[in-house]
This record gives sequence, C-alpha cells and structure tokens, in this order.
Amino acid sequence: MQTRTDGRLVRGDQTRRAVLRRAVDIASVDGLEGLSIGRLAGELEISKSGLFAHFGSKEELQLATIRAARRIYVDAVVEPALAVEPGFGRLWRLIESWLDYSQRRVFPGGCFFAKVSHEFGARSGPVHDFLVSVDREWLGLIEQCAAEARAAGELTADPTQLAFELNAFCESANLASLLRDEIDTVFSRARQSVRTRLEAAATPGATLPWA
Amino acid sequence: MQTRTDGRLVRGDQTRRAVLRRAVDIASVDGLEGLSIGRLAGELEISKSGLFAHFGSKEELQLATIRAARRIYVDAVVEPALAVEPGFGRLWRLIESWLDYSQRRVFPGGCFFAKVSHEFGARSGPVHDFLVSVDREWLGLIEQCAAEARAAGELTADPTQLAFELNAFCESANLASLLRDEIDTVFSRARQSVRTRLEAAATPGATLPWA
DNA sequence: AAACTAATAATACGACCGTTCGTATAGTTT
DNA sequence: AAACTATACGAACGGTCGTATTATTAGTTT
Repeated sequence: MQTRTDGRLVRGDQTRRAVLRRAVDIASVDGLEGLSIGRLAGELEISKSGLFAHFGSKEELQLATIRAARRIYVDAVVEPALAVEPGFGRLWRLIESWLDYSQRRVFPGGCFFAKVSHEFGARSGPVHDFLVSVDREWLGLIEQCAAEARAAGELTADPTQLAFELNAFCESANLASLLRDEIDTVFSRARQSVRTRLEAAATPGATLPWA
Repeated sequence: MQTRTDGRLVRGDQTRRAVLRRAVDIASVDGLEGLSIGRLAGELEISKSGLFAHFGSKEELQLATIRAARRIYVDAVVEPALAVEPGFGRLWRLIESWLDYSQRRVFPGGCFFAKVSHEFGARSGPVHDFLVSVDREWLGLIEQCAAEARAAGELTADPTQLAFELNAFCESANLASLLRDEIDTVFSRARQSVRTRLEAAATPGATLPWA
C-alpha cells in the first residue's frame, strides 16, 4: 500500500483525479456516451485496462464524472454566492455566477449539466436519477435564496416561479451561446432579462446590487 | 423505375418515410448518435444495407432525420400559429402551441431540437450548422410575431428580448418535464410565466387572448 | 532482502459500429 | 421478350466499444 494522505491511496488517487478532470471536459462536449474508455485512455496516454480498473464499469465512470463535475460546479457557482450574505444580493450573485460559469467556459462544452441532462433526460437508470437529484439541488438552491430575500423583505415574488424563470434564462443563454457566434451578445441579453425580472420582483425602494 | 407520384419513387419513398418516422422518435430519446443504423434496421425489420443505401452515410441519415423532424415541428407548432391573424393573438398561440407540442410528446423524448441541439451544440460540421439554422428560424419567427404585435400597437416590448425570454420558458419547461414526475405542474408553471410576461409587455388596455 | 499489495499494463473476447460489395428481385421501359 | 433500373438483401470488412483475465511493475512493510 502507498503512503496514505487522508485515507486515500496516493498514486491511484492522482490517476483517478487526472482521469476525471479530462472526463468532465470530454463529456461536456461529446456527452457521457461519447466519453469512451478507449478514447479517454488514449488522450491521457495510459492503458485502457488500467483506467478501467479504477471504475469497474462504464456506468460507474459516468457517475464518477458527474460527481466530479458537480464539485467543479459548486466551486464555480455556489460557493461565490454563499460568500454573500443571504438576501437579494446572494440571489443575484448566484445567477450572475452561473452566467459567468457558462460564459467563461468552465467546461469547454458550456454547462456540463445542461448537456448531460438533455442526454439522459428521457432515459431511465442510475445516471438519469443522479442528474435529477442534482437538478433538484440546483433549483432548490435558487428557490431558497429567493425565499431568504423575501423573508428579508427585499423581494415580493413567488420563489418557485422566480426560480423557474431565472433558471430558464440561464439555460437558454447557455444553449444560445453554443449555437451563435456572438457569445457576449447572448449573455448580455440574458443579464438584461435577469435584471428586469429581479427589478419587477424587488420590493419598491430596495437597493439593487448592480446599481 | 416505379410509377411516379409527384416526382417521387413510390416504393423507395415509402420505406424512406417509414425509416425517418422511426428515426426521429429514436433520436428524440437517444440522440442522433444513439440512432444507429443497425438498430434502426432491426426495429423496422429491414436489412441494414438496404436502409443504408437510402442515405449513403450516417451523416446524411442524421441530416434527413433533422429535416423530417423539422416538418413535424412546423406542422405541430408553426402552422397552428400562422392560422391566427398576426398580432398578439398569433404570438401567444405560437408559444402555446410549443408548450403543447412538448407536453403531449409529439416526440417521445420531448422536444427533438432541444435534445439534438444540446448533443451537437459544442461540435462542428454540417449537422451542427443545420441545427443552428433551424434555431435561427425558430427564434426569428417568435421575434417576427412579436414585432407584428408591436406594429399593431398591442405590445410594447423589445421583440428580441421578449423572444429570448419566451423561448427560455419553453426550453426550460421541456427539460424540467423530462426530469420531474409532475409534468403538468411544470407546464402550468411555464404557462404562468408566459402569461405574466406577456401581460407586462402588452399595451395597457389591450385584450388578452386567454382572458 | 523478501513478502506483500496496490496500481498499471498486456492481451483477448464477443458485440456492435458504419460501410462496401456482389447479388437477387421486382417493376418499368423499349 | 429483352434491357434496364430501383430497391432490397446477406455477408463481410476493419474498427471501436465495454469488459474480463492474466501478468507486470512499483511501493510499502516486515
């Protein structure tokens, strides 16, 4: 056994990390099915069998890839928002972080979850179920932030409805940015929609974060 | 050569139609890559080589599948709206038709174009380009309907911005309906968002189609 | 240094992929 | 009836897929 660091084997864990880092990038462009073990091993210049041994099955690799993507997503989108105190400001920061996450291509294929959720949306099985739970987490978080802002008296709007709409703007901007050349135009249009929607939802007289 | 009917060969054309009808359904669930020639031939109980001969390449099959899906889409969504006279009513009908098209699963995997646009959004090539052009058509149509309503004095809003937002509600409802159990809830929430947005955009005093 | 174990590699397998080829059939044209 | 063409078929190709088995390397422990 290797020297342990926090309960994980060093050598194997490093390989695993390297594999997953590459895997999320590939999957964000070509999907979790397009993510083939042979291709992944080829790009990393390791053996297919050695890579396979880390996961035991393709499905396990896919699930591990989603977990890895989720971690990156949390770092890029959720954490920056949680650093802001609850209320209108946090809600706005959350959406702003998301748009930034998509726009600056944290994953080369745009939002990882938009991609693979569409890939597995109409199927069944563990991968689908996992993606459903991540989606629930995400929408729940927006909703919770909206509810906090409402509790603070900064917002008058149904949190569920508002969360649906803000998330819709994000998703739609992400796809449009993949299909159009003028990426910046797409995102500034989305930001405009977000601002307008939040202004309409804000309690009259409340100070708006972008003002 | 077979007896001709309107310039098309009868026997071969029937097969082609049957293939494409099945192809769009498969692709809406498993994508245009998941759409394999062997599987398609198997389900239709015809030979793989015979099917292949109709298209000459996988990519041609994919393009033909998109064309077929576009026809179905136009019939289900665009035509019903064009039957309404230009203005606020047509714009509303267009969006309503779309939500209905997704909700009643004209394609078993939800919106065909949402699915395959995400599949090919981050790639390049003829399939990507075709999907881009279809997306442009669609958003252009919403925008045009909004512009007509504005010209008729029924609406005060930037058509581009409004089109982006309405389309976002549609796309987002489609995905959410694939990931959640409560499909009807999802769509009634989307309809609520559409109505509210259109009310805000309407010229004061205008009669609203759903009232 | 020997024993042990975790990590990686080599090799092979059957299944399916898109594609090609040669051939048979069926319907049309002359 | 003969020539021709569209359509479909079965078999096979090289390649890649996910997976299993077996061997080899590297690192730790004793």
